[in-house]
Amino acid sequence: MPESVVPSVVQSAPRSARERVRLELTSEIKQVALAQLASSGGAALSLRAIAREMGMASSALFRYFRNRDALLTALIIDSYSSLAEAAETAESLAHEKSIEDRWMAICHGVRNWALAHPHEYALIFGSPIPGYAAPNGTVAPASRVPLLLGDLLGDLMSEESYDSGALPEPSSAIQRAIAPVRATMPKGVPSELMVRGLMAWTYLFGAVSFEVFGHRHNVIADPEAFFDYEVRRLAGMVGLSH
Amino acid sequence: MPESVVPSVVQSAPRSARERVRLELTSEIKQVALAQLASSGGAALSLRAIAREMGMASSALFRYFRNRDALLTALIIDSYSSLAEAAETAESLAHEKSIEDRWMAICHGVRNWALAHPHEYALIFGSPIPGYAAPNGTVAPASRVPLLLGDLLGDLMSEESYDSGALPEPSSAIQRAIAPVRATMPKGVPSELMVRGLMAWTYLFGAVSFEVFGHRHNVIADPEAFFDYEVRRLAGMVGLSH
DNA sequence: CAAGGTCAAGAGCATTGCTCTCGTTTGTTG
DNA sequence: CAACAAACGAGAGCAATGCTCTTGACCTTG
Repeated sequence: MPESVVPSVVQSAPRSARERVRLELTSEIKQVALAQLASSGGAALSLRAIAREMGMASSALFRYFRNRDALLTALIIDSYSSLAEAAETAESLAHEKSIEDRWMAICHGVRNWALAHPHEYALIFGSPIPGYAAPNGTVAPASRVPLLLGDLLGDLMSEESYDSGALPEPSSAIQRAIAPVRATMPKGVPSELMVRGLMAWTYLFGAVSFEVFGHRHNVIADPEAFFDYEVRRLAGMVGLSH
Repeated sequence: MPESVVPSVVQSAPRSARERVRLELTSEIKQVALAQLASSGGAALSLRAIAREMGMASSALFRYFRNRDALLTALIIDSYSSLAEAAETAESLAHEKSIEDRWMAICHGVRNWALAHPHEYALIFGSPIPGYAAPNGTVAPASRVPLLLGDLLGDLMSEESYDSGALPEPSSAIQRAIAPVRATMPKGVPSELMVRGLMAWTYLFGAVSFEVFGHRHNVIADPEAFFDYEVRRLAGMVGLSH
């Protein structure tokens, strides 16, 4: 059994002082790695530089992370969680408002987090790192933002004004195509609503990625204003508003 | 004056035999680099490995590309051009059909190219390479696909059924926000149409990136069918169909 | 034919991820 | 409390990387 990449959630309190300092060092390594990630970028993450900054031998790092990939995995999981937390607290602040307002809150929450942590965003939504396969541990934290959107759809369904019969369901081929994601979402959401959620999520990701990756430079002068506008229009297109 | 990163378009014919073999070698290097990019990924591009495969000393490569970055720039430009060519020929095959069909042709053209060249796609639309700033030479080839969409909008405008007065123009703040991109597009396109084009482009990029970067794994069972569906629905939302 | 520019090759530098070994520290057990 | 095993940090070392500099060959031009 290799040393755990992410501190096992099962263990509650560190029993020995050794485990305590181990956890502390592990998280300090990740912290330094994040700082270095922010300055030099993801692909240039250097274990030796991290060790140098921490004043320890580079070989000692391998006691905490079996691999460079293991460190990356830990950072990826942390990034997913950080993004999800940002989106969730943004939504919770608007939780009593309309569904459209909650959608807008989520969008701005995601965008603000991405702009504040561009390299972490690139780590999870940018080019896949060659030779790196995401382990299973990443899928749960990665699903939290989509699940947040799923909740929105559920609440939309339970509104009085909502009439499920009015929605023409997509073809059975499309229903089969979205079967996998449906299995991970709250039950009973009609396919048509599912498709709208997928499209909203796809657009949100596209817009944020465009901006974070610099493809709106010299294209859009006021990115925040335009983002607010486009994402609100999308809510209308996709049926998230009134 | 550094050696040109991309063979200057101005020079028409190589004067000496030396220049001929130089151009040949330059393109052979790019070809080998592309092959290696496809197998090992972008960040792992190794000049020494390229030289090894070509049977020459690694130091000799620096006569042709000043830098690893210079090689990357050349590859990026080639990738943009390759993608644009794919999109343009796909559109040209549907050029006599309806605007919606042309939109669909472009979308599938972009998607097919991206799936066939995932690493080149990642090179141009994935995480920006740290410390690498895209030189000005990349913006022209990068604009060809958006320009293709701009042509679509222009043709949509000139259709008989089109009534520009029916479109409520966005606020002046939004009009100011999209001023930069408007400067690069055919004149006379109303802001409302411009916004729709931007949103269509954003969505197309989001959907293709999601799929190429693996975020639709275990989410959508039949990516091609769903892509066709989502992108056709988007055409309806954005007013590209009839 | 000879001068000057262009080229490939080789050695070398600093850097990287990673392994192995060594002596020390720490926690547990008899 | 003593002894032992596990965990730990440091250092040397390996194969690889991007890149520079120098050294001879080669070719083109005057």
